[in-house]
Amino acid sequence: MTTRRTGLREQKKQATREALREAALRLALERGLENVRVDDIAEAAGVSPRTYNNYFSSREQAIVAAVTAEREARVAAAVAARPDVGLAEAVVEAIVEQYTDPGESHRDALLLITARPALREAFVETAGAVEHPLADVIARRLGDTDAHTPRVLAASVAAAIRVALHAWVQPSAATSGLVVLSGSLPDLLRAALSPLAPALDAAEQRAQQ
Amino acid sequence: MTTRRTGLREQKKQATREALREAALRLALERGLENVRVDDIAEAAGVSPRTYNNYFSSREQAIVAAVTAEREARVAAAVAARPDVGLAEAVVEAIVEQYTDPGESHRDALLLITARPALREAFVETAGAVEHPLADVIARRLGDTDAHTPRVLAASVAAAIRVALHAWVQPSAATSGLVVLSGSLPDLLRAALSPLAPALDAAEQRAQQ
DNA sequence: AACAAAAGTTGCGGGTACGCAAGTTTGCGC
DNA sequence: GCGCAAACTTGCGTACCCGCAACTTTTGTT
Repeated sequence: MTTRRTGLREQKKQATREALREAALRLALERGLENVRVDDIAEAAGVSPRTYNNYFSSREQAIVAAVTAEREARVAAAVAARPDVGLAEAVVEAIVEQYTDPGESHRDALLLITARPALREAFVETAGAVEHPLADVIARRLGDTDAHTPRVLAASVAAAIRVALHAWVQPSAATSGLVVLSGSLPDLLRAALSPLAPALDAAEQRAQQ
Repeated sequence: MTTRRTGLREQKKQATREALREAALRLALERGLENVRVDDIAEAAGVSPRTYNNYFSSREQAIVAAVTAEREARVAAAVAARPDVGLAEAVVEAIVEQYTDPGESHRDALLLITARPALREAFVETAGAVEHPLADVIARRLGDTDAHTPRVLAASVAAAIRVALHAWVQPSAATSGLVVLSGSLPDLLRAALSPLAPALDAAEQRAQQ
């Protein structure tokens, strides 16, 4: 059901995408970012360099995708799994849940990302990927009152996540020169999302009338 | 005071930037987008190709900048000019005012932009430029209660503008090749911004206590 | 089983983007 | 005025990105 296009073809595509992600991250961790050519990643994944660009439109995308893969869909699912609380709470909790690193699996990857400005930017921009899935799930909750509202709310939530991630990966002047992941990401996310709560709840109120 | 760095140097930089914008737009209108090289724009503006990329990081940026130049600062000023109405109303009216094309000066430019996907995307992305000026002016209205709130609200407003622009430049169902600008941009902007009004006003309420 | 259409991969070619280091211009204190 | 430091420009070299057209693989139909 969730796999709309079933079949061997889609399977291979996902496998290739994952192979590229993994190869990109592994090579970047092993050699450092500037010692990894797109050609290297493609070769390690067993495809041509041209094919690499059919999957990722920049070198950084593949690396950050290894960390953020599938997160977007999980956020939407986590919102859908909270039908009994208000929209604002459902969204906030779903996001906090999914953006909180469950394990240490990617800790070194995150250190690499935070150390490199180009990767930081790409990482922060991944917040935009939640927009479409989130808009869909919000639209389902609100009903078909207005086509624009879910998109605007989802885009705003994505923007708030971007602000939080930006603050998180920023080597904060306050703490020190050392790149410590500043503050708790859950707290940053809650703080960034809280100004949007009135908008989310107001939309829900209007929809339920 | 607004011209932080005064002097001949800054003057020349702005002149170069404007020359590049104008050259890019003029050439694109004269020859069509794909018959304009970055080298051509640089030559027409009297600088080296390398210098072009010191000012704009993509070919499309220069062209859309000719239409959107300075808009961001004007939006912030227009918000500041409305201290007597609620924050939501001030923001919405300021944006509608500044995004409503005052003249026909750029009508043909907008037709070019809407016709080309790459330019459409670059144009829609210019909405992000209002974020920082808008965050500043919102922060001034709210006081220094919370550093995150103004940024989140500004980012959300920028996201809403992006949604509205996206809907505006989208070639409507009538696909005779001719792109009719679908709907009224002011109406689209009001519709996209209205879901954020509760968030803006709630932030202001909290700040005034 | 065979075939045609749809989808994906690949090499090629040309344009774009940017780090770097050398050269030039501007700002500013003396 | 003088000269130095900072800022800007430029050429070069390298890598990236993507349209295109030819080729291969998968899918669905008869």
